[in-house]
Amino acid sequence: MAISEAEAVVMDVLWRAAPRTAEEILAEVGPAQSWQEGTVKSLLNRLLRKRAVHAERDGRRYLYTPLLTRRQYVQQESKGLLDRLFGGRVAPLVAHFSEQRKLSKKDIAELRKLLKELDDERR
Amino acid sequence: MAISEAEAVVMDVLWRAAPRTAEEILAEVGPAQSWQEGTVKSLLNRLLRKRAVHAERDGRRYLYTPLLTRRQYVQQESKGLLDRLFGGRVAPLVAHFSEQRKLSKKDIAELRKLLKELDDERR
DNA sequence: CGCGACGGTTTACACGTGTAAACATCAAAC
DNA sequence: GTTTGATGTTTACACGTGTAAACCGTCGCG
Repeated sequence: MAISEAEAVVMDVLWRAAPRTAEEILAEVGPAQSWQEGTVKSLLNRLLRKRAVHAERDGRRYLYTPLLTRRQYVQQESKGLLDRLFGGRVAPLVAHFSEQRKLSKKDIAELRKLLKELDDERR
Repeated sequence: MAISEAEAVVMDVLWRAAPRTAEEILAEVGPAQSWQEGTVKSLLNRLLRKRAVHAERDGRRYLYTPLLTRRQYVQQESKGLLDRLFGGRVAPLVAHFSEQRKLSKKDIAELRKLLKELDDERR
């Protein structure tokens, strides 16, 4: 089953560094989200049930490691949106942002670079 | 409040052509989704409550028109994903698809064209 | 040896969602 | 005018989600 948005916040912590204890996760994410301890614990349990993280015993506590990779998650999420809204094609999505003037100078520069690389690769 | 995925399917019908009656919507979307009549009616009601569509009486039935535009919806959805996954920037998203080899020839051609247009605009 | 703290597990609860059946209304047909 | 069929409105119900409190086992301390 897909992981929810709140669950993804926890995954994010683990993607930045793992393994981590529940306490560490709470420390990193609690303040920003104003989450209580119980919330993080629930989310971790749901992630365990969904096999998105693995827990390894370490004395009295567990060390949590992501099983689902960030890459996989990003892939699922963005493919979902792309298919639903842009017929699965990337260019229309970029066009949309372009029309909305949501392409920064930096974006444009990077896109140019990217296309150039693709060009180079091809030969 | 944000509209859900099933609700978006109904909106899609209205975005293709409006106004429409509930019956027409069902006819267009029912088979593909295997939705019953009641399902479409519920979704329409929720969309009304969310003020995403407007209903105008036409004799014994209603004609439904979208209030939320497709543009607005696409904007919300894609901005959400972009912010959550790519720090709000477009280039990393495209890079992601590029790495996953999810850029079609056509995508690349269109992106090139798009960038060229941006270039022309600027001068 | 009993107790408290610490960490994990279970239970809770309101709200949205997908999916639809039940119900109400009213015009048309008999 | 009563029945019926078409439409819309209300209610239903299971499941996921956000958010947490309650509960439980065990290790260390007094």
